[in-house]
Amino acid sequence: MATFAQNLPKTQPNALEILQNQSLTMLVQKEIERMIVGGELGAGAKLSENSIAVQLGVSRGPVREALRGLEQTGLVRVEKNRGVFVRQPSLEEADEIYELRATFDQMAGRKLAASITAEQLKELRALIERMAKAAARDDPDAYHPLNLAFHDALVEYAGNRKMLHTYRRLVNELNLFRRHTLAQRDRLPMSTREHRKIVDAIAAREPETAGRLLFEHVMASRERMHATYAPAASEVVPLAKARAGRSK
Amino acid sequence: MATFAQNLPKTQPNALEILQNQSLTMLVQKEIERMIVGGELGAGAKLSENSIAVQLGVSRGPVREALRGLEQTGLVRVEKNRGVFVRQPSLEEADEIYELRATFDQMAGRKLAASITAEQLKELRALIERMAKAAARDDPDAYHPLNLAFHDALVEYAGNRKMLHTYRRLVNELNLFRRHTLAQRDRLPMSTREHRKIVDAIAAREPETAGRLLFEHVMASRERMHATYAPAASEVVPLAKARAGRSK
DNA sequence: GCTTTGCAGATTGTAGACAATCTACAAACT
DNA sequence: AGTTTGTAGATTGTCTACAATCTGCAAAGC
Repeated sequence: MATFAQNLPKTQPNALEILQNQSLTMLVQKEIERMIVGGELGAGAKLSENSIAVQLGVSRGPVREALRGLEQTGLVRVEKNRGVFVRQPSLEEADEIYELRATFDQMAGRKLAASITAEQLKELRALIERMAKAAARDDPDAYHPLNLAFHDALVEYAGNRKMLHTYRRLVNELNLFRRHTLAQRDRLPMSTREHRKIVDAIAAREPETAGRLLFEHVMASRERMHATYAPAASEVVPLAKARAGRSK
Repeated sequence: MATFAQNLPKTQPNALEILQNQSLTMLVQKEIERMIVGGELGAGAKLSENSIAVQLGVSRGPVREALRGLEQTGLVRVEKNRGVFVRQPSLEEADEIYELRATFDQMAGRKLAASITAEQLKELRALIERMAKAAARDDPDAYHPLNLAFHDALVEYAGNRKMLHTYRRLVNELNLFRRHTLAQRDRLPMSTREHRKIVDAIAAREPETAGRLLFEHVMASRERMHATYAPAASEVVPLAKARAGRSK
């Protein structure tokens, strides 16, 4: 009786689940999130409830609920009676997130050195090779996502789902910051060698080394961020025409 | 002109700000959160939109928005067309959270050893003394909040607001678990000595020692949780009458 | 007797309407 | 001219109404 579905053709493998689990609110939230992390909505952009509702063909209710959810994830900021805006993390905030990320990566490295499988090692090394090729082509648009995928895989393989969830949320916020300070214009980190050393330490089952290398690796990209951010600082000021009595 | 408010009587010091910043949604969300962490709503309890709306004297709209916010914070779980429930973290999840907490505390200890002020040291030591007194009285109801406050202060003093925010969210979830496995019945950790050693290491400016002690301290309470959880495991089963086709 | 089916009540999901607030621009005043 | 005040339009906050779905129980079928 519990097996009837297994005989059905797989034309729409999950249409049922979609209808059962996906409410309009969740779909709207995912769609808005996609627009933000995908860059369609720049940092500081205003999210009009009506526009979004019309654009997605729903009423304002689900849109408002979705925006409240996104507020908690840190992607948007809600100002009462004024609207919802894509957040612009400050440099200080980005610093804090980098520090947290470094700690997470360190923890992931430690755990992985004790638990990684041959299969996972292979995956990581494959990612590194693809990054090396992208670097050889001097192709940041290919390199950057691979770099994100590499670190994401590290945390995923570490096997702590709560950490993975928290980590991804932080990375999302960090991408928000990168996009707002300078649109994709950063030189290739060329950290292929560092990546190789990290994976080697993991493969050698050296938790402390792997953790330390990862921590330093992330903190180094924080420094790179500082280097590229300083010159662009002037560009940020005009956007900051905040009203007087609105400090929270 | 910007100073007119300073001459008014302070009868309602912030009534203006309340009206400007607090929407019904936020108030409702805080109220529901208070009810959950305060224990008025046990783990697994269903949150009826209508009941809450009537109880707080608002309509269902703000209540739904608040619940969507709480979903993102991990305090409740939303099942489409079925309702919203207070989450019951599994033992595995509690384990994961403890591990994350330990990492956070370690990081906080490291940072504090480099940055703590005399004032902050005094605060921490005062908390320890109050805990010692509560332990002497064998008074868990006094001890537990103080213990939470001690660790919270450590993370707060570390000076990374993002970490503090993330940390508090995790602790909230953890309290949810404690409440559901066994209501407050756990022996006093009696970790006054550990706390003293931790603060001593921080005062001595020894980052690695402080970090290590804190990590071990938190992982030790994880073990304590395991010890008290196992016997209560049978008690959990009856609540887990999950429906068949609802696995996600 | 046990399972299945159908219905009534209750609850959630969504839409639309109204009230409160903000923004921008124009008119009036010093 | 510069500042202030008033007003119209647009946007957000909240409420109410209706549709879709679920839950529980009773009746029908085997």
